[in-house]
Amino acid sequence: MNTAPAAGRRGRPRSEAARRAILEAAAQLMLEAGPGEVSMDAVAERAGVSKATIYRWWPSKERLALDALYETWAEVQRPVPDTGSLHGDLLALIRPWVRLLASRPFGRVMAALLAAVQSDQEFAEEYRERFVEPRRDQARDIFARAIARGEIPADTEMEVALDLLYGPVYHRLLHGHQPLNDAFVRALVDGVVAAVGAG
Amino acid sequence: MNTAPAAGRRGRPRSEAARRAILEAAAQLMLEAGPGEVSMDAVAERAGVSKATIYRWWPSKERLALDALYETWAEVQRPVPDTGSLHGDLLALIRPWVRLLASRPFGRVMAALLAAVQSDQEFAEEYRERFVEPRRDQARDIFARAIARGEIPADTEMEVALDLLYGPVYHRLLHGHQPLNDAFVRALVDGVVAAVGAG
Amino acid sequence: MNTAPAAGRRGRPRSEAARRAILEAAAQLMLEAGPGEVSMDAVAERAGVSKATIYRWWPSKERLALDALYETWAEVQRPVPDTGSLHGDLLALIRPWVRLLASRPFGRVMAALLAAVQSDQEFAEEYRERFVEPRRDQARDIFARAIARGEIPADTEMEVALDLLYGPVYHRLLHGHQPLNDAFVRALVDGVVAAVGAG
Amino acid sequence: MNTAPAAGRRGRPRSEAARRAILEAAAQLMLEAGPGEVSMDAVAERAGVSKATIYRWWPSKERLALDALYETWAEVQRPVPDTGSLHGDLLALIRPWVRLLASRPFGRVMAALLAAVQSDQEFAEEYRERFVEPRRDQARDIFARAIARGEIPADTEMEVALDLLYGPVYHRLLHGHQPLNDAFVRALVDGVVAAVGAG
DNA sequence: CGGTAATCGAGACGGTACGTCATGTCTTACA
DNA sequence: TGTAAGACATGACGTACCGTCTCGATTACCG
Repeated sequence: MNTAPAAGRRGRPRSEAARRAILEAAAQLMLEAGPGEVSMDAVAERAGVSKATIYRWWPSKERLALDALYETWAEVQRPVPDTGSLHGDLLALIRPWVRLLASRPFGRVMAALLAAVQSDQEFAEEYRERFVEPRRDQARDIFARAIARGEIPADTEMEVALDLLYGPVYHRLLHGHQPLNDAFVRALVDGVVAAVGAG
Repeated sequence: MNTAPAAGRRGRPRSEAARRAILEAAAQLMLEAGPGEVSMDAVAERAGVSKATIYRWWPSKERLALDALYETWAEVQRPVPDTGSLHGDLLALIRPWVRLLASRPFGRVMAALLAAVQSDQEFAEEYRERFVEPRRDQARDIFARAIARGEIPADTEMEVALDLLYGPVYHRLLHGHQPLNDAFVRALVDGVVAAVGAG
Repeated sequence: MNTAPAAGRRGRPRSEAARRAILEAAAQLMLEAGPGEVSMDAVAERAGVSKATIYRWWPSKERLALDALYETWAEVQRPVPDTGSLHGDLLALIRPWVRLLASRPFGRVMAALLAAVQSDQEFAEEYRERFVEPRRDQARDIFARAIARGEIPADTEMEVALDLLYGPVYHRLLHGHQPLNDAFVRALVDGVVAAVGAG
Repeated sequence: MNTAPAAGRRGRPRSEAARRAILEAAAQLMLEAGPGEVSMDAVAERAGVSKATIYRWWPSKERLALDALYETWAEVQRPVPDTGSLHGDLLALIRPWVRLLASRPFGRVMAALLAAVQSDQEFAEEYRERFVEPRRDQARDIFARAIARGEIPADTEMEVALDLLYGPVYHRLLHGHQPLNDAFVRALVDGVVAAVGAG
C-alpha cells in the first residue's frame, strides 16, 4: 500500500499532497459516516483527487481504510512503561487504548475491516501484522517481565492469556452489550492477572 | 422479521414454502460464498422466489442472514447439563459451540452481522437478543450454580466473567490469529475458572 | 368487457356497486393524473375493490379505460339536428365535440388508447367500433343529406372527407401545436365544405 | 439529449461508438417489437452498453426513441422541388412521406411518443421542434409560393390548411381505420387544394 | 331451509423492468 | 510518468406494477 514513493526515477514524482489528502478524507469519512457510507467516489471528491490516483496506490477500499486508520491507531502503540508489577503494566497498557476505542466510533470501522479479513487472505495478514500483533507483542513483553520476576509461572499459556486480555475488549467494542469504561478495564485486568496465577 | 404470519385473517396466507426456501437458500449461499458475494437476486433465484417476496418480510440482507443463521446456530442453545463443577459446566457449554464455529465458515457471516450491528440500532438489539444474550444466560446460570455451591465468591463480577469466557472465542473466530480447537477451549476454561477465583 | 352480468344463473350476482366504483375510480384517475400514473392497484384501492374483481371483468388496463371513458365521451354522440345546410350541420356536429375535448385533458387518455391500438388487434377493433365509427357515421349522414340536397357531388370521396374533418381535430388534440377553439372549428368546417366542392 | 459532446475538454471523451450502438439498437427494437416491448435493459444488452451509459445521455425511453427515430425520419425532410403548381408541390411533399410511414410500423412508435408528449412539457416542445414543425415549414413554403403565384388567396388560413394536410395522415396512421396509400394521398391533396380555394 | 356456486375483500405470490449507485478500468489533456 | 476529469462495463440495489393465486366471508338460487 502507498509504498514505493516512485518506482524508478523518471517522470513526475508522486504527489505527497494527494496521498495525505486521500488518507485524511478517507479517515474523516470512515469515522463520521461509517464505512458503509464511504465510496471511492466520495473519497476522491472530498480529497480533490481523481479515482485513478487512489486506485494507483491502494488496491481496494479496505486497504485504504487500513492505512487511513493506522496513524490514529498507532498513537497508543508507544512502548509501555515498566511499573514493577503485572497488574500495573497491564493497566498502563490497556486503559489508554480502551479510552481511545471508547472515544470514537471505531467499532464501525473495525467491523468493516473484520468483514474484509474474512474473505481476503492477503488483507488478513496485513491487518494482523499492523493492528493485532504489535499490541500482542506489547502484552507479551509484559507477561515475559512477569515471568522473569517470578510473578507468574514460566509455562503460562501465553496466547490464551493474550486472548483473555484482548478478546473481551473487542467483544464489547463490536457487540456493544456492555460499556467500555475504566471499571471494565480494572475488572478485566484483575481477571487476567488472576487467570495467569499471579494471585 | 418474518414474524407476523398474517396480521388479521383475510387475504392469502403467507407461503410457508417460500419462507423456508428463502432461509435455506440464504443460509447455503452465506456459508458457501460468504455474505459479501451473496446478492438478493441470487437468493431469490436459488429459492425460486421473487425479490419482492423477500423484501416483504425482511428489510435487508443482514436481517435475512440473522434469520437464516438462527436455526443452525440455535442447535447448540439447548440447556446445559449440571456436571457438578464450574469447570465441567463451562467445558460442556463452550466445547460444542466452539466445535460448531470451527466446523464451518461462520466467521464471514458473523463479521457481516457485526458490521450491520454498528450502524443499525434496531438490528443490534435483535442481534443481541437472539445471538448474544441466550448464550450469556446459559453461562450466567452456570456461574450462579457455582456461587450457590460456594465454589466462587457471591460478588463475582458476572458481566466481566462472561466477557472473559466469550470474548476470546469471538476474538479467534474473527481475527483468525490462532486456531479454534479443543486445546484452546481447555486453556480458556482453565483461565476463566482461575479468574473468578475457583482455584 | 364488463358484459355478461352472470354467465349462468346460480351463484352470487355481480356487484353493480363494484362495477360503478371501478369505472368511476378509473375515469377520475385517468383524467386527473394521466393514464401513465394509473395502476390497477391504485384503481382497486380508490374503488375499495380487490384487483381480482377488476381482472374478472376487464382483461387489461386499456379495456378498462375504454369503458371508463365511454360514458363521458358518449355525451356528445347524440343525433345531430338537420340545419338545412352542410356547413351548419358540420358546425353543429364538430363544435360541441371540440369544446368537450378542449375542456379536459383527454389528450393523455387518447394517446394511451392509441398506444394500445397499435399493438392489440382486438382492442383496436373495439376502440374503432365504439369511439371512431359512431362519429364517422354521424358525419356520413350529414354528407349523405348534402348529396341528397344536391349541395355536393354524389361521387364525393366520403372516407377522405371524413378524415379531412376529424384528422385535424385529433392532430391538434394530440400534438398541441395549435389551440382547439371555436375559430379553429369555423375555419376547419369552411375548409372541409370547400374541399368537397360545396363552394 | 445526447447533446453536450464534452463540456470543457478534460476527461475521457464520450464514446461515439456507444452513442451510435445505442441509437441503432433502440431504433431496431422499437420498430421490430414496438416501444411497449422495449426495455432499457434490452437496449443496453443489444448495444453492448451499460444502462448507466444510456441514462447518462438520455433521461427516458421516450427521449431515446426521439433521437433513435430522428435519422430515419429525417430522410424525407429534404427540400421539396418546385413543380410549378400547388397540387404538384403538395403531392411531391406528401407522397414520399406517406410511403415511408406505410412501409414500417411507425404508428407504434408515434403513439408512444405522443403519449410522452401529453405528460412532459419539455419533451413536447422538442418533439414538435424536430418532428412537427420542420414538415409544417416545408408545406408553409409551398403555400407561400402558391400565394406568390396567385393560385390561392393571400389571406389563406395557413395553420388550418396545414392541419387539413397533415391531420388526416396522422389520423390514418394512428387509428388504422383506412389505408395509407397513394390513392388516399391523391384524394387528400385534391381536397386540400380545393379547400384553400385553388379550384 | 340447507346446500351449492359464483362473487367479493384482502393481500401474498412469481415475474419483469425500473432508475440509481458503487466498483474498478479506461481514455483524454495537462503538468 | 503522474494527475484531474470523467466516461465506461458491470452488476446489485430496492421499488413498482403486472396478472395470478389463495384465503375466508357473502350472497343468491335451487332443490
